[in-house]
Amino acid sequence: MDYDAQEIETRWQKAWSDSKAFEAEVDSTKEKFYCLEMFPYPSGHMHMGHVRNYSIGDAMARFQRMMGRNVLYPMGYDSFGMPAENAAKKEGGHPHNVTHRNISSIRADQERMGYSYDWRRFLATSDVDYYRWNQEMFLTLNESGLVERRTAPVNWCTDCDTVLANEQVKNNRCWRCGLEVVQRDMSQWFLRMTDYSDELLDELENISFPENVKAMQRNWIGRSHGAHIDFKIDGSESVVGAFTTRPDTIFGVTFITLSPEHELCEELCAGTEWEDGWRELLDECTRMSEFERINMLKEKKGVFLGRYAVNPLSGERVPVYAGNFVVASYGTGAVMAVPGHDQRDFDFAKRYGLEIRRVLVESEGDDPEAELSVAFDGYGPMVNSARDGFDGLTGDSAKGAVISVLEDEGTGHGTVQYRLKDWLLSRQRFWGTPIPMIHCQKCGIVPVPSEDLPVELPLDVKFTEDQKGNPLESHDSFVNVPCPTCGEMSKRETDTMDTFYDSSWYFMRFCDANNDESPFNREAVDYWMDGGVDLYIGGIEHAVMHLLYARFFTKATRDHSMNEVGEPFGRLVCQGMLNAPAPFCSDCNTEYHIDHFGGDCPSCGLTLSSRSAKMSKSLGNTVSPEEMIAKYGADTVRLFILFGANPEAGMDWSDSALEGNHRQMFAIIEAFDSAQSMQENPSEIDEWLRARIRVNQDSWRDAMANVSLREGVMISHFEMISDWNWYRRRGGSDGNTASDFLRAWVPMLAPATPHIAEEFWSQMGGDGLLAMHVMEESGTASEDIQVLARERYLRNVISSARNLRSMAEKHSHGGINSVVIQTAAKWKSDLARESLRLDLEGFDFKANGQSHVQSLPIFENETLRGEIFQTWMALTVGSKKKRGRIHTWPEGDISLINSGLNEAEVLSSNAQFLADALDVELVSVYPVGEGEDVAGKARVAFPLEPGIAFQ
RNA sequence: GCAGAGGUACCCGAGUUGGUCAAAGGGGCCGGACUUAAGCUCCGGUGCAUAGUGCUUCGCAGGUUCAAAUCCUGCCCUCUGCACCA
Repeated sequence: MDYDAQEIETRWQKAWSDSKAFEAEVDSTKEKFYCLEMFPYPSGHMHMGHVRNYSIGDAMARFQRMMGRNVLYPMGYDSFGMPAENAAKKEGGHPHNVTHRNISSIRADQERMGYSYDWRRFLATSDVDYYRWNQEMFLTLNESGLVERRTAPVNWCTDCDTVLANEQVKNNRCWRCGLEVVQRDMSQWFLRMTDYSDELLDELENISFPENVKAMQRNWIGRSHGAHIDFKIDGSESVVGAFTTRPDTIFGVTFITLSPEHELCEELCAGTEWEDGWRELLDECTRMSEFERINMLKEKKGVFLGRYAVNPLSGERVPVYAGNFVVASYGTGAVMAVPGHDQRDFDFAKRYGLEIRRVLVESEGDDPEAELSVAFDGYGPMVNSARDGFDGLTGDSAKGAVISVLEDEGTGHGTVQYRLKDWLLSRQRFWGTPIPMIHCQKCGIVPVPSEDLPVELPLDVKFTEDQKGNPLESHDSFVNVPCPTCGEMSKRETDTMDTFYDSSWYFMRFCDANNDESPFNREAVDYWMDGGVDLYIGGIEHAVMHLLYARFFTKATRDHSMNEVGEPFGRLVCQGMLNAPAPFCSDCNTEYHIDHFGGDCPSCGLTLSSRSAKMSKSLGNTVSPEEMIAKYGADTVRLFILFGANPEAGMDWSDSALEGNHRQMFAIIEAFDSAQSMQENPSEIDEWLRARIRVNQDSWRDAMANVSLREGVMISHFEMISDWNWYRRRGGSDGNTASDFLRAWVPMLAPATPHIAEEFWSQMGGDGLLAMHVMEESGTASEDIQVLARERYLRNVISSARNLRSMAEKHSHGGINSVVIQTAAKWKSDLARESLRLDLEGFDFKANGQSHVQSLPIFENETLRGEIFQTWMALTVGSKKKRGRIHTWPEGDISLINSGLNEAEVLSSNAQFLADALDVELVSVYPVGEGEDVAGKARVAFPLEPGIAFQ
């Protein structure tokens, strides 16, 4: 068969589409499988990362269809967002047009790869028939009390001209453009995600996310249990509330530290000699970006504020400081400082000569007065407590005791603190879902009534390069609207929603994508989303953002009775990175653009070596999918991607490996052609091949079901072929067997290389389209084990003979032309069977083995005694490094021995094959004793390990 | 510093309920068959030793065991995330 990948692939893609092969409907009689890839942003062309993502998903979707599942496998685009807006500015167009141009382009790329999406469910979030539901759901959230408008310090990115959510700021930089963000006070829309903090955290225990993703979410939510403790300011009505996770150290408090921004600072020191010092510190802190501040913080600085606070439990007066290491936004912005048991406080106290007091010892009986050279921040019994009843208490009971006294006396309480903040939803940008709210002078902020939705983005907006801000603000007919309540002319909200909002529920919209009456029908969502999306595949970069928002959203809609399920994603697979070689300087530990290959390091001049690095535009080490498809075809690219590494593992791009996989395609075709051309000609090896088919298919199903795609592909695209080749080498050429082989094998090819598989299926006259075919159970035959073991026995003999042959060559003078194989004497096989039988009965070989063998009739033969004993030991006990054979023989070998396999017969009937394999003219086989003992090999002969001598 | 994942032969990468593990598979390399030749395809080899059960090897060092890539302890290194979060 000629292989024209381009022709074959496009032909079958059309056939699948024409026959609606991938269209899925709710069918409660069938088990469903919802396969989903993380929502792509349509950035023009598909890159290799996409190819990897979708090739994994498509293989799984196709596999599950063949397993008889009702598979939902949709595709759509997360098409709101800044790149389109910026592109529109550049070309003087509208983001709507840019977006749709990009969508057709990436969709064409995906279609060319042959992905089996149900395209009827296609959606783009920037289309009004999607985002109107964003608005509808916003009103719903508003009703549930989850929407809040408030003034808060927010992260502002000047380059993107908008605020950012906490999750979207990394190292004080914008996640999209990398520019440093600044703090601003602004009135903004928030979603009260913190209402779900506990559930978001606790449910992590029950979902099968990868550990690193769970860890990141746990970190992000950052729940800590502790106490809120009020410290009165001496000689004032003011109170400093401090959060601590270590109430058990309360008696060790020797000062209080406020963040310089804390509102009490000014009040405490205003007009005193201490005011200047505080202002200086405050200036220094606000001048620095948060990022700098963290870096500078190796140096702890603080100023005394001139006042004292009172420890509510001991009544002790302690000085109040402002310190640069206290974060204003966490807890209350005030810390009770316990230098004896917190390293930061310890360092601070050392620097400013403050008291360091020990109130915990490491273990019972330690000296309570022992000097501390570093803070002891572990748990241990309380000592030196200023009040009775606390000394000796440890850990949780110590904390509990302190908290209960605080609560009794009204000076504090147990509390929980989260790092998670509410989701800042509004963006000051055009290309997003308009927030359906109206600002009325009289009525305040009024939601747009549901019947007035959608609030549409105007299409008559001109975008230009030098434009600043949000063009909605100056769009007259958009902004100026009557108030829905009083009818007065009012201003429409011009902020749009964060695009993460769009992707927080799209997986539910896919279940019912064309619904024009509601976001989705509950029945459809409950069917497809039962247990969550069955397989969700995407990158680790969304571990905190998208995956947290979507979880929150699903819980919120659940609580609004829109769906049953509370966790959107069942199994989550984060695909590994795609790497490619880049020039690398080991001295500078830096990678450079591929233009530097073969040159010297631009900064130190050393010769550059090469190292694999994440594919990126900046390094230029990307590979274009289009080019690869044009050169090798989609099937080869898919095969390479899936076989190169398991989905979660990182993977290195390699041109030679890709070529290797392309060659494998030819090997596959060659195997198919040879199988197609066979006539009826049964032989013994047929049953071996059938057994191999069953075994391979079993492990293939297991591997695939478990998303171990590399392992699955290894079986389907490599092992099946090796077996087929072995079959042919062993003289197999039966048309019926070949046709059974193809019926089993060709479907296995479909998940990774669907086009060639479909082509085979049609050539072999398979029923209908392979894409819609459901595989039968492969079943196993009870005699498979023995059939396979017998063949393996032959292969083992060949392989040990080969090893010996090279050595034999060195010892022989006239060259080698024959081999003598002596199989084990009958008494050895008898002994083997005897030992296996005893083992089954639980016989204690160590205690009774020796006496047992001595009691056997065969033992009376004195000349054999030594060998009998050796054989017995080899069978039952083994040596120091090797256990007895009865413990190491695989099931199949045991069954061969028990069945009384006639080894000599098996080998002689394959004498010609052995002669060819060992490259000799003559093979003679006989059991020990029935012929000459050549080279003394009789003694070596063991059951299943005959003695072999070359001549 | 905290947390998560890792370190396997030239490279990638399986294997971690201890024994069937000198360790699958692929790439690369070497050799052979086919071929006018290249390509494709097929076969074999790829730690050392050796007419067979031997030696050394799975980050380093110890330990448990009749037996360790696999279990335990300590250490080193790499990647990822979080970070003076009280």
